[in-house]
Amino acid sequence: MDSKKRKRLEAKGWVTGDAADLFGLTPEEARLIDLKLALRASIKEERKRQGLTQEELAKAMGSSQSRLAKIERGDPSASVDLLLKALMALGMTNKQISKLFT
Amino acid sequence: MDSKKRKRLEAKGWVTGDAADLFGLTPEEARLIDLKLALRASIKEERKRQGLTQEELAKAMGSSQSRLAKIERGDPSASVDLLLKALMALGMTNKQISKLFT
DNA sequence: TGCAATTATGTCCGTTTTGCCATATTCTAT
DNA sequence: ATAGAATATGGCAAAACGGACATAATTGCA
Repeated sequence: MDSKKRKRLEAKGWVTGDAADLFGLTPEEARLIDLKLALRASIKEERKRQGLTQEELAKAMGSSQSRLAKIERGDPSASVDLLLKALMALGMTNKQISKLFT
Repeated sequence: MDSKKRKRLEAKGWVTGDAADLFGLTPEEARLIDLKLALRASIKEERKRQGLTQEELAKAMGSSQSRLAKIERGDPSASVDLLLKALMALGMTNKQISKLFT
């Protein structure tokens, strides 16, 4: 039921942009997308900062390299749950994570 | 692959308790559960504070009364994504939501 | 107490998510 | 330039998720 909207998003290439300028989204959906953008950016950033490979982090969070690559690349099929697992596996505290929301 | 753990959780009745004392969970999984507990508590609380019925909030967030009942009751089949949608539909700001993480 | 409104439970089933494998592409250092 | 490491992409089967419906249980109030 979201797939139509998702298709539109992919067509628009939201993976690399900001969600605020897209149409056809409820405010909640737009906010959720923005949030995901922030989370995945932090994942990539923090992983590199720690000098980890995708494979290492993937194992630490119980996922796979290819999945993590997709996350960092902005594949829309990535739940907030999964993004949070990644951040937690990176050792981020709840406090640090909460900052990504604001 | 998570289902075994989930079954264990349900058997343990984590819906009403705190996740910290459960076994068989990675720290990340435990943290995620605690987080969900906090989010759903806020949903219930804020909904009532606004004097909304489950049906009204459900409609506002594009879901159904039964699904929302499950969310508030702590049904494990509720993603963070959905919980966030509920909070957003309740008009909570990112700042307010972020506080629920700490 | 009885009735209406609200909330809870169970189930179904289409959709989405996800781990995983194979493979391609890009990056790094020599 | 080339090998080896790291990352990206495509696809698939299995699992998780979510809206919807029916119905039960609970709550609130006259």
